[in-house]
Amino acid sequence: MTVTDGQSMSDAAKDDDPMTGVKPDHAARVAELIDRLGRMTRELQYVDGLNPAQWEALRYLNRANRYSRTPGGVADFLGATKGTISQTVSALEAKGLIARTPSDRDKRVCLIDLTAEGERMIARDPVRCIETIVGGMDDRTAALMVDGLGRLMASLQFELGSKPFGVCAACCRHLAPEAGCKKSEAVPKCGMTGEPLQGDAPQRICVNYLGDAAE
Amino acid sequence: MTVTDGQSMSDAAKDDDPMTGVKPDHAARVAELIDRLGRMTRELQYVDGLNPAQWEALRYLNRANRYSRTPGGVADFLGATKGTISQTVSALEAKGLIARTPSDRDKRVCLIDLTAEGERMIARDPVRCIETIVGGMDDRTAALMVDGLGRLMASLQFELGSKPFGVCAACCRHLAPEAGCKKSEAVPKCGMTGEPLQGDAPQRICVNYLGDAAE
DNA sequence: TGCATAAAGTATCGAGGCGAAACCAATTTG
DNA sequence: CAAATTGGTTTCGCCTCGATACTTTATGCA
Repeated sequence: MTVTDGQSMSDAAKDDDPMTGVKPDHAARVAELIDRLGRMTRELQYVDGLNPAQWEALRYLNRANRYSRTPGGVADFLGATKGTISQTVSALEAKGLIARTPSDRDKRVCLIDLTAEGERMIARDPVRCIETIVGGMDDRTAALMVDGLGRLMASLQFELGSKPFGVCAACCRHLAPEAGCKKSEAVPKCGMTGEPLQGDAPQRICVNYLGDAAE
Repeated sequence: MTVTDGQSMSDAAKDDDPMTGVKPDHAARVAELIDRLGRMTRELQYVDGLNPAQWEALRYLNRANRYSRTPGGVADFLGATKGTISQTVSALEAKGLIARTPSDRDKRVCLIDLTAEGERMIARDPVRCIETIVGGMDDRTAALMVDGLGRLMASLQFELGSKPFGVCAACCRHLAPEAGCKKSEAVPKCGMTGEPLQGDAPQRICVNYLGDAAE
């Protein structure tokens, strides 16, 4: 990386700007950075014939648990309409990255799985470069960023009135059933049908990966 | 805020997930969070009849210095094409938020200023809600976030091959002329014409606000 | 000086994303 | 069993944005 950060506050201890001698407004800068990073991340994802929405859907489908891998789940998670997601999903299917199979439990829903091709695509996820960059930072900074960004997102989700974590909040309850489940026990999502999650489900469960807030 | 964050790591000291007992991958989570926050921030900005691009342009125009407030400056900063920006700027002008005045120095360029209406609009900037949320965090976390996100952005900009800071890198040099200026002294941008920045220019100068990396 | 080239902006076109609304099928509820 | 709900899809149209072509002004080179 050749971009040497002339006057960055790498040690994060300084709290006044060497340029102006003025104490910077962290909050404003975070807002600015989030905004710009979002734009760049977006741009980053016009790769391999996919668009950002498709990448995001693919990522979600890759790590959501079995009962969350439906068009509706994607829609909830991405905060988009079902119609829009239907197109996104169709696009991914047309590219051979996912496969739709109708559920036998509820004939309205269709379960989605990544194909081998899809797995291969995920391995080339462009946002992975963010991972590597962050991976190069010290662990403490990374941890604090996770914490701060996570809280920021929870607040924003509330602000926007979107479901805290889409279908994943339900997933969370499954893992901790003693927390109580408001819906009837026949809720088809998230393994709350009583059917125990088998295989890697507990690991790949969406709630842990996608956030840690439970409504 | 009603979203109580069940098992968030608010103290940022825990480094293993209470759910799985597994040490989480901070880097992956940051990537995920950036991605999702970007999407939410985007959505947040469909307000007051503006779209995200228009808000971003308006924000830039609000804080860029005099010589950076041109369509080209916006294009560089936002990483969009001139054609696209021309439309964005036209839209903002049609809404009465900005005013274009041809430069007398170079008849090709047009200087842009926010109108009173534009200032009023900026005061209602929807991303300000991010500011307030972050403002509620402890200063140390906020500072570390600024640091981490700033470095992340610098790296990403390099990755994407975009100008480190658009026209603002030049601004930076103006503020620290001893750092050397590669271009001829007649560069019309950023006050490097030799004409001293007057008034609030040093404060509102873009480089400090928009980043701290100098190529 | 004069011509070629570059640069700033604008206008036009077209592709594509996305929400809205209508719709279908299956399920749940009274 | 009818009515209302829910998961998904389709169609339509708006709007964003990049590509391209074009105009005007600057600059560079002989």
